[in-house]
Amino acid sequence: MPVSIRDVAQRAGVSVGTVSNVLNRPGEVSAESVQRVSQAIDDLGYVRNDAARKLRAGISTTVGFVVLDGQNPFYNDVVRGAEDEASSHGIAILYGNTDEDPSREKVYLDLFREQQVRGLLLAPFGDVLRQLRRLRSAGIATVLVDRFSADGEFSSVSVDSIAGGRLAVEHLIETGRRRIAFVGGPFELRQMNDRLAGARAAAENAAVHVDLEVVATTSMTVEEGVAAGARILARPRRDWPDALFAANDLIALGLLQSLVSGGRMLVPDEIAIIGFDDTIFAAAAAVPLSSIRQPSRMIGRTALRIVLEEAADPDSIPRQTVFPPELVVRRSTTG
Amino acid sequence: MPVSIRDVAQRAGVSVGTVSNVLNRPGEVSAESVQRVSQAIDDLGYVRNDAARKLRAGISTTVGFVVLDGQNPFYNDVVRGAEDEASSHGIAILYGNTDEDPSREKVYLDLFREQQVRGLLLAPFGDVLRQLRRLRSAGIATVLVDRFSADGEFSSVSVDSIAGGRLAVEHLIETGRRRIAFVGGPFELRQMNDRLAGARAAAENAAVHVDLEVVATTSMTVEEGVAAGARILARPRRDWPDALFAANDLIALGLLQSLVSGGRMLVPDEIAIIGFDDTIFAAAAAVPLSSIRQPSRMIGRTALRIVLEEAADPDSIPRQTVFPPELVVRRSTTG
DNA sequence: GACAGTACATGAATCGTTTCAGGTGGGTTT
DNA sequence: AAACCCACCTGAAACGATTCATGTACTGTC
Repeated sequence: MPVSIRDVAQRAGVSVGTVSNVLNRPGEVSAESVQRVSQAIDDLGYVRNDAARKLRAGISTTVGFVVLDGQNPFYNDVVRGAEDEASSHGIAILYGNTDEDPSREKVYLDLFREQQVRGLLLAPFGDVLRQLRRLRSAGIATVLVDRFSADGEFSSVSVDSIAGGRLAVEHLIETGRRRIAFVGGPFELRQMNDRLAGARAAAENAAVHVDLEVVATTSMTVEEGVAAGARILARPRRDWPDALFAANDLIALGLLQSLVSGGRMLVPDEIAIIGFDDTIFAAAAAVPLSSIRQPSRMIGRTALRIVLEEAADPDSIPRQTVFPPELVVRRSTTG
Repeated sequence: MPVSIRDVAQRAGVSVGTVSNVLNRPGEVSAESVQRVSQAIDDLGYVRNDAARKLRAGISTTVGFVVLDGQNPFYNDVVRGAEDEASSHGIAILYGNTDEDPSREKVYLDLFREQQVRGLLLAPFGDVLRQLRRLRSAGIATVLVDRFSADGEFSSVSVDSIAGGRLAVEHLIETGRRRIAFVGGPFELRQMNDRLAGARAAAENAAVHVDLEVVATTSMTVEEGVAAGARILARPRRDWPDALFAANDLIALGLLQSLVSGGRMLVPDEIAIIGFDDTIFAAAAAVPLSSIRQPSRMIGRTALRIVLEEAADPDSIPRQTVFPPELVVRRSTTG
C-alpha cells in the first residue's frame, strides 16, 4: 500500500540511487532519468518518507516553536512570520504553548528533542538553561524569541524592551501625565523587568517630577488586567494614577474594560492607558489603544532564519538581534 | 555523540531487545532489568530517536493541525484544547495556518503527509476533498474542525452554525430590531452559509416583519469589518440597518470600530451588533460585544481524541460531533 | 587504437529502532 | 527423571531513505 522509493525505481526502470538523486540533486542526473522518475512519482503518488530520510541523513525538516502564551496575538504574529519563512524552506513547525507553566515548558522541550527538531524557537518562561544546553549538545540550536539573551549564550531575536518602556512613559509625560502606574507581571520575565526599567529611566530623566508605581499582576492576560483595574478603582479617587502603562496589550484591554465598565468613561480624560505589542486588537479597543509596536512577523521570520543558519553551522557564534520598538499613538492617551 | 539504544544496552549489560522492551512494555521485563536499563538511560542521557521508531514501527507521534486563520483567537483556543489532549498522549502538534489561501492549504497537507503525521485536524478553506482522500488511503485520518461534514465522508467536530445564526437573529428581533444586516464572507465557507441560513430562518419565522440583508466581506478579519462598517455608514441614514450580525467576532470588532470612530457612539442605541465565537476580546471591546459562544477548547480536545481513535482503528466509521452554540448577551445589543 | 576524462548509473551498507522466532534456565508435574 | 511450563532474554531482520565506492559507456586526443 505505501509506495516507497523502490517502487518508484522499479516503475521508472532505474536504481533507487538514481531516484534519490532525482529527488535531491536533479542536476547530476540525465534529463531523461529525471523525466522518467518524475513520471513514475506522479503515477504512483509517491511521497518521501520523512522518518527514513531523517534517520539516515540526520536532516530534520521540523523546527519547534514554544511560546509562553498562545492567546496572545503578538505570539500568533511571530509564529506567522516564522511559518512563512519555514514553509519557503519546506520546513514544518512543531508548536507548543506553555501558558506560563514551567512544567509544560519542560515537557515540550523533551518532546521536541525526541522529535529531533532541526532547531528550536523559544519564548522562554521558566529556567530552561540546563535543558537548552542539553539540546545544544544534542545538536539542536535554540533561538530565544522576545527575550534578549543577556549572557550571549544563545542567539536571540527581540525588541529593545527598555527603549519600549522609555518610549511609553516619555509619551505619557509629554502628554501631561505625572502619576503613572506600571501594570504587569510576573517579574520572573526579563522583558517585564526591562519594560519597567525603561519606564523608570524615563520617569527619572524627566524634567518634571513624576511618580511611578508598580501594580503587579500574576500573568499577562485580559483577566489580570481587569482585576488590576478593579483594584485601582477601589482606591480613594485622590490616589488614582493619571496614566497606566500596561506590560502588554492584553493587560491594557483588561484595564480598559474595568475603567469603562458601568458606563464610566474615564479614558483618556482622567486616566490614560498605553499598552505594549500593538496587536490587531489595540486599534479595535473600547478606546483605541496607544501602544508600543513590535515588528512581530519580522521577529518570527528572523528567528527562523537564524535557527536554520545555526543548525547548518554548529560552530556559529550566538548573536543578539534587537529591533527598535515604535510608539503608536491612539485615543487612549490623547484627551 | 548521539547515544543510541545500543549504547544503553551495552552499559546496562543487556540486549537491545530488552532495552526496547523496557521502553515499551516494562511489564514484560524483570524488575532488575528495568532498574538497570533506567539507570543506564539516565547516566547516558538517552532520548529515543523518534525517526527510527516511526520508520520501523510506523507509529507517528505527531498530529497535524491546519487552521484557516491563525489570527483568530477562536482557533487559538481550539488549538489549545487539542494541545492539552495531545501532550497527555505524548503527541506533538505540527501547526499550519493557511490564512484562507488554498495554495497554502495544499502545501501544508503535502508537508504533513510527508511527515507522516498520525492524523490531521483541519479547519478547511478550499476544496481539499481529493487530498484528504489521498491522505486517508495513505493511512492518515482526518477530522474536520469547525466544519460539519455534510456528506459524512470524514469525521468532524463543530458547532451547529445554523442554530447559532438563529440564536443571534432571534435575540436581535426580541430586542426590537427589524432591519438586520448579516456581515460576513467568503461564502465558500460552509459555516458562513450555515450562519446565514440560521439567520434567515429566524427572520422568516419571526412574528413580525424583519428585513435581512447581506453585506459581503472577502474574509473574516477586523479590517474587513472596518471596511464593511464604512460602507454601511456611507449610505443615507434612512438606509442604515438597525442591527448587524457579524459572521465572527473579528468582523464585529471591525464594525464596532467604524461605528464608534470619530466619537460617533452609535452602538447599541442606533445599531446593535452581535458577533460569533465569543473570543476573549469580545468582552473587552469598545462596547462589550454580544456573541454566540462556541466551546472552543472542547472542540479541540474532542477533535484530537477522535483523530487518535481513528488512527488506531482504520475501519472506524466517520462521525459528526456537533456542539450547541450559546448566546452571550452584552451591551452591544442591549440599549 | 590506446588512453584519459566525463557523465551517469548502480546497489550494498547504513542510520536506530521494533519485532519476533528461538533460546535458556529454573520450577512443577507426572 | 522425563516432560512440560513459564518468565525472561537474545539477536538478527526489517522499515525506507541516503551515500558512496565502483561500474559502464561514450567522447575526444594524440
